[in-house]
Amino acid sequence: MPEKVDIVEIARRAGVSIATVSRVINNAPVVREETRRRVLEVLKSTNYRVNAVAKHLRTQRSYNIGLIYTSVMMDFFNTISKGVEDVARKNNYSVFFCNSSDDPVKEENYLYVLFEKRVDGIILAPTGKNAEIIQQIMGSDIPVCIIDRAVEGVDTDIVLVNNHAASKKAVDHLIEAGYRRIGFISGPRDRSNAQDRHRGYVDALREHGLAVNQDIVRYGDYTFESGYALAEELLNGESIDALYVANERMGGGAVKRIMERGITLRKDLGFVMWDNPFWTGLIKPNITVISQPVYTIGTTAAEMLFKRIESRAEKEGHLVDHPIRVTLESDLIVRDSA
Amino acid sequence: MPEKVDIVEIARRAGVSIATVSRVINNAPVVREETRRRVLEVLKSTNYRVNAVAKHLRTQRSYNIGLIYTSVMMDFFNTISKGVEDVARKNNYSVFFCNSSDDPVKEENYLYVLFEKRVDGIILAPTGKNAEIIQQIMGSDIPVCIIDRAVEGVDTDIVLVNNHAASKKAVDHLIEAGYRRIGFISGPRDRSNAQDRHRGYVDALREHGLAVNQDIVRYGDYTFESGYALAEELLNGESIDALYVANERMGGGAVKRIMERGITLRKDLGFVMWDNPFWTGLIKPNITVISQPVYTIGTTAAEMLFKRIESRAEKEGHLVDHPIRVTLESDLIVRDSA
DNA sequence: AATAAAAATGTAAACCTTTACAGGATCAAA
DNA sequence: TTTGATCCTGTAAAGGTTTACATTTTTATT
Repeated sequence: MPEKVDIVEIARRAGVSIATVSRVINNAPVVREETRRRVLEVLKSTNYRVNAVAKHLRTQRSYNIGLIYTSVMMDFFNTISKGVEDVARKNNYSVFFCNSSDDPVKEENYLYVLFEKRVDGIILAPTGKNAEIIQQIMGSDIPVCIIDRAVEGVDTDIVLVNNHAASKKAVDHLIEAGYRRIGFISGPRDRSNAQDRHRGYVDALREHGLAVNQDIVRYGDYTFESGYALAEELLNGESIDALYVANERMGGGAVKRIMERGITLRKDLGFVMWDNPFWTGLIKPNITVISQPVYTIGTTAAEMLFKRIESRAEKEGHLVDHPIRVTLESDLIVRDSA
Repeated sequence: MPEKVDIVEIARRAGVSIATVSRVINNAPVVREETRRRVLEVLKSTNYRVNAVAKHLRTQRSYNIGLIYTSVMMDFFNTISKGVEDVARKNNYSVFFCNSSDDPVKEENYLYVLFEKRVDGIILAPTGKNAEIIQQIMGSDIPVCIIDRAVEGVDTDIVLVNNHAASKKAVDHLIEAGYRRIGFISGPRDRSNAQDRHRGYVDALREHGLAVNQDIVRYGDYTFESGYALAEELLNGESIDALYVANERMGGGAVKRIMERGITLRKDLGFVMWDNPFWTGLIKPNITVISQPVYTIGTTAAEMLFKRIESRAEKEGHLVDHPIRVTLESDLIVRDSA
């Protein structure tokens, strides 16, 4: 019953050659109106759908891209992927979603899989560890666009966020609001974006003539649990009068612990965190945050990628252009917690 | 520089035929140790990676599946897709993520795209409108597994949640806690899961001898905005002493409005909502929710799908088995809002 | 009606694999 | 030394398209 129809079956039924069928499918202009009609009829009646795999093999274009991200920061990447998918769809592309869980081995694995599937391009939120493979892939003419954080040794299109400036702004704000002993829950030491945010923290303090005290900074791993645990540590240690947290998950953990201890935000403890998850506008007091243009990161990366793909398709001086680095602005949204 | 190596190039360099190369790649046991070594060496040195597209065309197996979902309920589906991806990865599969935005046209579109790309299977959170196409796809021997809500006219594997029972349980709980005028923000009228939850609400009231009052039920579209607006309506109308909301987004909107109006949950207004997003455990009071086994929905669906794919691959009596319907349990998590 | 030009169609190769089948070595036994 | 049997390896077809090029048909021109 599931009669497989391919292009030769269509040709047979319409009494033409497969070349002609292919031409009407891709509506090449040369074919006679009468013939076109006949073929179209058969196509309709058989519910024919092109085999994209064969087409891909022949044309060397898959209309697929890959997106590798790390699920540690779910909300963040979910919004990014929405952005990516929206512009992919506009370009008639499908996207493979690959969750590296921030694990370099998984990342490597996915990079190879995507290469084997001969995607037309890759958007990558890198762990930072697979420079050679990335280069190798770019070497076989598959464009790669990196997001969120740089990877040493790879020079390609990248979209980042002004981590340093926004971070400094946030801490400036805390200081100007009168807080002096500002605890900091930072991201992992080896992450470029975490480093930038850390520098922002330090520079703000310095600029206001405040000492930076390593006893009140902690390094988490961007998870809820680490936020919870490190907030506890900080709250137990030398008294801090404000807390600044480098991402949403850790922010959630910290807030949880703070509330459990009956601490009132702003009054007892100034509070600012990165990212702008839904709940920060829901709890009392509403939380002051640094909001990243998440959706835009996704669309921007995708658009850059498709530009590369197109220019490659047109075979015009591809590879000659310099990589483009886009830095998007993150905003401090001042609410009630500081 | 990006020297393309294919199987014939490998064969040439190793001084063997392409068949032999293919054999060592897929480690067929027949090839002599000495030959295998020689070929492996060349493979290593050239960084050869199989062209999965050609392979797919030849073997008729893509190692790709598609997941179509609706982004209206982001957190919900993001967790599901995590589940799907995790088991896909275990089976060496990649997954196309397709966001239908709950739009039947987009859904149709994606169904066709996935079919054209000849995925080995599809997991679908349906809009409910494309029965014929789904059947057509199943007719061409591509297994489809449906999640979250049924679609009329399609009989295939499906994983659902006990919407009716869990809904009833939640309303039972409100009644037993002493609330009598329980407002309800329902999902869309034409959605099977929304209907089931609605029936649960009605049945709970009936069973306790309470009248169901249409004036205090509203039908939203699962978005934050509709939750916000409908909560406002309900709060302005005849006084309700509790509110029951059918999903997380609308729940968020409702809570937002409730807090803005300075209403205290539990004391002034009992509150229960579906889903268990992060923030419900963060705000004061913690919110009583019905938690769906979201991750498990994803893994279950994927496992069912792969079972179908495998049995199809083995060509043994496929299609004969009856569709399987799995119903997962949702739990009422009693916290402080009711 | 013949011819040239233009338009439409067809043939076959190519994209890169896997695999059925055939063929060539090697080895043991007679 | 021949004969099978066993083990490896190679040849070629197939999977479903697109497309360069060749060929046929149509149209225009005289």
